[in-house]
Amino acid sequence: MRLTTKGRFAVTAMMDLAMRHGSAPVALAQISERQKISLSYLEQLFGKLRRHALVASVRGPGGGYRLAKGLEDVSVADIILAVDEPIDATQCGGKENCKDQQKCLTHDLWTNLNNRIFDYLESVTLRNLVDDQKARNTGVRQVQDMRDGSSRVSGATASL
Amino acid sequence: MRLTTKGRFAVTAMMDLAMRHGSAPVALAQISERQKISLSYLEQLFGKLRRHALVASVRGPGGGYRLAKGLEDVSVADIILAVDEPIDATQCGGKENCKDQQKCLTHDLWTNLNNRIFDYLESVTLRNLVDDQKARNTGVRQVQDMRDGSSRVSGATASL
DNA sequence: GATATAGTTGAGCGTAACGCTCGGGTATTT
DNA sequence: AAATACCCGAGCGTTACGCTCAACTATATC
Repeated sequence: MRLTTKGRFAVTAMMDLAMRHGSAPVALAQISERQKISLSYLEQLFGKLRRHALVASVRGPGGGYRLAKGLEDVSVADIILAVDEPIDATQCGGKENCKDQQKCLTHDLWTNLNNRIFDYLESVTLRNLVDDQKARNTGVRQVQDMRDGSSRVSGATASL
Repeated sequence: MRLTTKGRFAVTAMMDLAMRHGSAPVALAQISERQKISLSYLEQLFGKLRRHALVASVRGPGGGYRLAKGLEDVSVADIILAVDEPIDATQCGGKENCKDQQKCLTHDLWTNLNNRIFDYLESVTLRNLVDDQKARNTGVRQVQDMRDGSSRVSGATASL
């Protein structure tokens, strides 16, 4: 799993879309202006999102994009995997030259950690993000994490 | 938080070190050979790890590196932050031009998600990884996640 | 002290990906 | 027909990665 601003842009744009779910299709130009993302760049990202069936397009005047699934059915992992080409992480692609324990150490270590991170990102859906955002906008402080109770919200992780 | 092979290499090398904790210092040349990482590249990585007080060096013949802290006191997040320069993720660095709700949407969204990912990576220590690895080597299947019970270990996430 | 070991540092380099622009398309609506 | 807005591919500057090379310094052993 690769974590970069590319995926962030995609998630941000999907959030923009998610908060207008049910309304008329949203034009990329609007998202571009609201989220300050280059229109041409958005077109590239949404091309990938569309090919991964995360969004559906409506052509012509009044057209735009809308979510192809429900808020609960789109996870952050889905979005990131759609726009970010995955990297193999284990230098021995498949099972090739993975004999001694040391190489398998690297192998298992990363597939395991990858799965953990992936599981986490998959557990966060657009619904979660939208709910969090709405709660924040109304000033109400809600439970942020559905899984555990850890909540170091600010402080040392400022410039993360 | 940035997730790239650079951080992976660093964690892999730290794992190699962790599994020899308590023994004599480990030379980078050994790690290079075992983990198939370029020696010069390792030198760069360990320079950063040393400056972040994650490892200590012993010079001269018989020298090498050893962990500067206990296995429980080094998290994956520590390692990645040491070698990977953090990126700010929010295009409006601090609190500048963050007036309307839309921009703060982007802002809050990512600081929040970043914190979540960071919390997770910080919760995984070298101790966890070493224990997992030992359990795997002895063929015993142990509980992998200390927090929740999710355990999709293999399958669709192969080429993550 | 000479020599070998092994950490320490800095400069640089090819490649690839990012983030983005440009210029054209094509479908749909009015 | 004209306007809207999705679609698509080529390309481009910059940056970071992953790595090499070349030196230097500190320690240990003989």
